[in-house]
Amino acid sequence: MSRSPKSPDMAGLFAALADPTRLRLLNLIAGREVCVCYLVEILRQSQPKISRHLAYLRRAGLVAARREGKWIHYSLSQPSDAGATEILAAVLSTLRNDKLMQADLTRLSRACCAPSRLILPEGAPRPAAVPA
Amino acid sequence: MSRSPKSPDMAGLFAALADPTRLRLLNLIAGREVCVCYLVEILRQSQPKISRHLAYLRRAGLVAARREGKWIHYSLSQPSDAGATEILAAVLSTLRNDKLMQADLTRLSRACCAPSRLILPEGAPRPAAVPA
DNA sequence: AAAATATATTTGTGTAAGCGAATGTGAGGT
DNA sequence: ACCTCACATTCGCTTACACAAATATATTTT
Repeated sequence: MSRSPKSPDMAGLFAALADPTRLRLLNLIAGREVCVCYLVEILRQSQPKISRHLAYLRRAGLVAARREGKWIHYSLSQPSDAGATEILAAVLSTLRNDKLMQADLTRLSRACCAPSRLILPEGAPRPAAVPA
Repeated sequence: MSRSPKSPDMAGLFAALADPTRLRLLNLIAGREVCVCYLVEILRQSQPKISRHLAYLRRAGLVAARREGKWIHYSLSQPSDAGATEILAAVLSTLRNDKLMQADLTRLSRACCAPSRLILPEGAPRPAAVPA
């Protein structure tokens, strides 16, 4: 509440987008709720690293976390500013053209349909099916 | 030429956008060629600071410089990547809704039509008229 | 050639953020 | 109560960058 709502920190939004790992996370989270354990396995990066980037996105107001027992699910959270929302949509749309981003989504859908191929905990909560 | 043109550094693009001064500069430069002296006067910030941010934008491939005698004009430069182009267009469009950005453009148009109101060198090259 | 002008770069300093490694926390299972 | 599991946070370090101040460079003018 201390920030002026008049100037929606555009620069802050872009700072949040200025990291390859965070872009990959946003791409995976866009359109569905994803458990952290999937994010760690699909990006093949250390759990603390993923967690730190998720915290950054959370502070920037781009994602929200929901706890369900031991697991925590992340989903996109609509930014307060309309302009930010518009830009974010353009960004996510553009990301989908990227080979790496597509590969990430493919691995997410494989994890959904054949979890044995990933080193995941027994009974890990599955994300909703990845839309075509 | 040393960079791979295949993976268009999206994160790099956003890093270039992650600064309020650079956003103001892009907003002013978008759609017309502007001399550095106008940018310094309109943003009321030190010349080295403006120059450093312009250099950053140049390295990011977002703007291009053209020398004309003592003056240097900056203009938008189409990014190599199509996705970057699309995003940049969305960003610039969104910026135009911002009060501060609109005020900057107004001051640029005033400088164009009544240069005596700004402390500018005699005969400073004028930007093209600001489109409504 | 020397001076003045317009812009760029360097230098020094503070801060933010990236990383791996280690540690903390909160929920469930035994 | 204890342990384990899934995440989160902290620590120590390194790199990037924002800033002001100073200095350099290129162009025109005298």
